[in-house]
Amino acid sequence: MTDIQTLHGLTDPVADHLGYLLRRASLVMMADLGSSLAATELRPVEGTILMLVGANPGCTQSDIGRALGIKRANMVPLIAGLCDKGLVEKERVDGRSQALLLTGAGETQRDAVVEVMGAVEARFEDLLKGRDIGGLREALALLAGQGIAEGG
Amino acid sequence: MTDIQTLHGLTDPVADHLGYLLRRASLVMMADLGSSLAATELRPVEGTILMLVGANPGCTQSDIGRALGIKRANMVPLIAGLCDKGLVEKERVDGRSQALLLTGAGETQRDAVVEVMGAVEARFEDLLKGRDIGGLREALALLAGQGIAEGG
DNA sequence: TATTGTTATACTCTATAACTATA
DNA sequence: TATAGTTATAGAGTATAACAATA
Repeated sequence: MTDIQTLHGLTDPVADHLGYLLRRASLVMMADLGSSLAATELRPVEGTILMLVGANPGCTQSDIGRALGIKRANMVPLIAGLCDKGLVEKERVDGRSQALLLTGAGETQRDAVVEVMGAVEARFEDLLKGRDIGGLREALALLAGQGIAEGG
Repeated sequence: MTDIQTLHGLTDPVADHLGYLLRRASLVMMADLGSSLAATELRPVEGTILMLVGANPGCTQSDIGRALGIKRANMVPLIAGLCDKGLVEKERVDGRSQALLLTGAGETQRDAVVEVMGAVEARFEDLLKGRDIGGLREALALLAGQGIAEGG
């Protein structure tokens, strides 16, 4: 449990900490997803928003923010960017709320994102072949559920 | 595998993605560590540096940067901050390199960090009681090893 | 009163480029 | 040539405060 390991030639007393391993593993997967999505010219958070809007047509940007742990104020430039690209449309439903919808181009891009994300997922799952991936997913969901994770 | 779940009332098509779960779990643990370290007035990265310097007296800040995936340029203010607090000392060994050492106060703070990190670790492991934590650690290490994770 | 969208702003983290001095 | 430390700077990401319009 307190094995001291070596990293880049240094004794690394945090190498076996769950928090540290989680952070490094997460950064690796995010970096991979980021470069895998390069062809779509979308960042991971934008791809995720396309998927969420596609699965929840008519939702508001505040809904998306709550689901992804992104503050209302920070959703503004994200949604504006997707609208500028012609992937998302706003439709007033309420004097204060706007329903979000994917445009045709948005659906096409969303499909591309789904494919890329699936491929990344498959590649990493392949790496874990023979292990209990379902158990891993459950453990991660348990950890993630412990807090109100912010930061999309 | 492609279960669609619900989050804050929205259908969430990414809820079961490994990358997404990793990111959320990592943010939860980092946020917990951040607030748990509040009493030390150190951020997680600073606590980690104290542990690394303590375990590798005489290492350089570039060594630390390589171990944690932090660029040389970004190590400068980090080490300067720890020196200003009187926790770390630099000692020229070479015209261009400086050996890093913990001061007495630095060792005290390092011990406090080790205690806090151990408590956070224990709390999250407790949450996973009955699960294969060794297997989880191995899986995370395998994922983390897939890339050169940057970003300390 | 609470919520939606918005603006403005500040702070952190990360990245690159360039410089110096040393090896 | 390559490395250590440094400076300056730009780009993300995230946080708060405040406001208008609306429910």
